[in-house]
Amino acid sequence: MSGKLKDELKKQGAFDSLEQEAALNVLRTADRLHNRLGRLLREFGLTPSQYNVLRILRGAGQPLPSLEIAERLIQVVPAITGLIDRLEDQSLVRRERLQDDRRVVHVALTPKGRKLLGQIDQPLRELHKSLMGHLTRAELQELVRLTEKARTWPDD
Amino acid sequence: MSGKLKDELKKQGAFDSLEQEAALNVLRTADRLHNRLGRLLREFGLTPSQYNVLRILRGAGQPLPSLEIAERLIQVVPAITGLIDRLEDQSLVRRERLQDDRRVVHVALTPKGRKLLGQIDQPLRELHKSLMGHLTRAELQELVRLTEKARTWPDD
DNA sequence: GGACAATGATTTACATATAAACTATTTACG
DNA sequence: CGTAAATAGTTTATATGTAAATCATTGTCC
Repeated sequence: MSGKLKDELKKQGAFDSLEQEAALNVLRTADRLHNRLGRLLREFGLTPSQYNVLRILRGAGQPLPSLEIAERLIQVVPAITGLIDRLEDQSLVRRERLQDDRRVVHVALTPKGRKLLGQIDQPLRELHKSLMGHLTRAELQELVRLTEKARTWPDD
Repeated sequence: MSGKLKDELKKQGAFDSLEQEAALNVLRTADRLHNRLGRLLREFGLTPSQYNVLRILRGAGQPLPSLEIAERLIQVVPAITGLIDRLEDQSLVRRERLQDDRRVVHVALTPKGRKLLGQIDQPLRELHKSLMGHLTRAELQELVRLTEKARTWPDD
């Protein structure tokens, strides 16, 4: 399962274009990273999305509105509600409706959530090392540059 | 929504490691590609996964067992059943249980499925062009090389 | 040749994604 | 004011993705 995409899709013939080949390679690589990440996080009772929410909250250093979190997750809005629900069930975050603007719901990281994040930091670092560590630093930097460039679309 | 990941995750501080930064960039880039791909395919009544199944079948040039399709999708097995169900509902594929080994279900592309694929080819090529076309050919080739290398893990 | 393991596929249970519609508030504006 | 537009979240409906359990069929091995 670790051959090149051309081999994995054998018998399919050449790609329509280099752009397509690059896009499919990014998609497939991400699938596998996501899969491995999910396996690690499951040991801590979290899904990748749930982890990302906690991580965003820790990074922000303060409570954030639900939609702000959704935006940083690149997710469509509706999914955020159930996500927060389950995190709240686990007492990892807390909802607070604002007094100023009662439409806004702030989501805050709880001490329990912060502690869980701390437990994940080291294993996650090791996972990323094992998944990407066989690339040189120069290659990693180039991969970062290229994916960043890929995300800056002229029409976005 | 198109800034660099460092900016998008502002206030979060530096990444734990270069490996992690690269992995997150790949994941985030794939999310956005997947999102755009989904929007295009929806116009044709397909989801990305459904499209991938049809594409795999066309590439194979012959009917394939369900598990063979699942393997090429990198997906866990159970998901394939409902996927094929919905494609069959749309008459895009056909199930055939083998005579030799009645455990095996072959999935075949129908003429209708093949025709639909043909209608998608050109718009999809244009989409990939618009998403990745601002990278040079050398950059695209390097992106392919790096993502392929990222997928060849020592322990996989 | 008959119990048992192995294989191919499906079912079940749960958590995401996505789109569309809807509710509650707040703001803008005549 | 006071009603329409805008904003923040939620609900509903459908399709995935993952894991665990199950079913049907085939293969193995005393």
